[in-house]
Amino acid sequence: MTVARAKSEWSIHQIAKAAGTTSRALRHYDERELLKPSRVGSNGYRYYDQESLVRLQRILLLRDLGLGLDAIAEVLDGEADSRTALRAHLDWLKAEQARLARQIASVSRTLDALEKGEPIMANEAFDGFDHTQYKDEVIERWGKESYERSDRWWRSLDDAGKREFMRTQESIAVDYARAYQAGEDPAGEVAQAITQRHYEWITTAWGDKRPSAEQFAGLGQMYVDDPRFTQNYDKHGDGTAAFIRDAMKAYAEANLA
Amino acid sequence: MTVARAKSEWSIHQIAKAAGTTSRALRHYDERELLKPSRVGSNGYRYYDQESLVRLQRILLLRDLGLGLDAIAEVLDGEADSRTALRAHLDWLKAEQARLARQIASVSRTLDALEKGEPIMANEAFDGFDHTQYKDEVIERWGKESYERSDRWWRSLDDAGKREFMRTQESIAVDYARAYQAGEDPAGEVAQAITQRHYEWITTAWGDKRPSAEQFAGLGQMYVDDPRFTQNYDKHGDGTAAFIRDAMKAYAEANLA
DNA sequence: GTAGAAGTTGACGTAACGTCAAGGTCAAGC
DNA sequence: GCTTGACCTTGACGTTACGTCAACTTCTAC
Repeated sequence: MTVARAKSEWSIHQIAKAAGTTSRALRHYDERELLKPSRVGSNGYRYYDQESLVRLQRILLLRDLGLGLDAIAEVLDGEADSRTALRAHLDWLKAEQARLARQIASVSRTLDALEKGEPIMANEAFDGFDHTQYKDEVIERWGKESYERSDRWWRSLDDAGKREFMRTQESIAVDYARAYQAGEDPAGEVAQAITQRHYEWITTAWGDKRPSAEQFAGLGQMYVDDPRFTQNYDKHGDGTAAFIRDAMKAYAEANLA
Repeated sequence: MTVARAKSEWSIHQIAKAAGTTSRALRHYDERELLKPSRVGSNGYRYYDQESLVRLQRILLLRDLGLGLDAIAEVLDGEADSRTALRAHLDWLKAEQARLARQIASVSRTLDALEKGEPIMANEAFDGFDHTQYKDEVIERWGKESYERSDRWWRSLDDAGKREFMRTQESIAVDYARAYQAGEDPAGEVAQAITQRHYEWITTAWGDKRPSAEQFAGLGQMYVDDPRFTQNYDKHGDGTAAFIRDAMKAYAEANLA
């Protein structure tokens, strides 16, 4: 015969308050089979005991760490190792934090630009281009490995990443077109600064492989030779593609030779 | 008569691909009144023009920054200033990042403890205590201002924060009980290290106001005098409350006098 | 006996689409 | 003219963890 020192059974509101949650959450856990009442009265009332309270507190601890109810159920039911689960969760948290950091940086940049009066949202439309349409040509010119490296990089991006890449491309094209229309020398400082960004952008698209002088200059020539590229750049003004080719050639000779 | 240089109209799939999204998203934006097709065929087909594409690209830009569709609609329809909206969003992003940082820290601590073999999830239950039940007493002993400061702090916490506070309290109580049962001197190094945590914890609960020597020692005496407190600490073993009182008194004399 | 507190089971709402399902429409080849 | 496949449409459910009614029953205290 044991003596009950403390309360041995609580109603749903009582246990909820004791643990710092709500009765709705308790019913939800019941429905999800995460935490069943220790006893259900003939009137349908749920009652919880000490053991329930301990389990509830564990649930809430893991919830406060950010784990989902499925993961919590696996851990508490011994189907998953808690260390493994927490490590996986930690990776997820870090990835989320990195994503937030990128968004914070983007928003900050956008705000800075707005303060300076720069119009941040383009008035012109641009279209995404499907890199797979160049597959055979890329393989022929730079080899299968090059295509696959670039393809892997592209597919590793999420949707937002792909769109950001598209916007960067558009931004570079617009800058080139402006420089061209301002009568800048393609080998001059203004144009070459754009080409610097352009080169970094291509490097990223190549999966962090830096194009050689011939490759970069050859790519520039393609902008003029291949009508699909030419159209894409000349839509900002006829002659832009040729201007870009010249700038890229100059950049290759000056920096990549 | 104008000459259409580029395509002047796209089908839903075409514009989706050009902008880097999906037809489902386009239909969603249509339903949400965020982006209506420029034309709808008699067969119900949606068609989009240049203007639509520009608007779509703006939508996706803001989406990639993390804004919700409601906020985007307000910005694009001129109902809200974009700088104001972005600044508000930036604040939100930073708050989210801080929350993630706290979770990452907690998970890391938990993992470290697990690696060391410490059981991280208590076997015993503890109950949250409702600070408002002490309202009159607190006001009588330490003044109305003290109560309100502490109350403001408590209500500023989110649910997870409140639970974390409860867990800290429990952890301190358990540590005290262990020290007491190990025969430690309440004024000794082991107990005083716990009291140090205890003091910081109380300070936090008081809204970052550091208790004076009398206040801290007086609080310790209350642990013994008030049965609600006594019970709360002696449930870990009779005599724990008195041990804590002695430790707090020693701490007050050594560090707060 | 009756009010008020507390309990119950639905069921909808949340954010932004993904993912079928069932069924028209259109262009191209035979 | 017919078939096939690609593309289009409108529902409608699923996702995450509950919050928030609504309608109704039960317990408790006066």
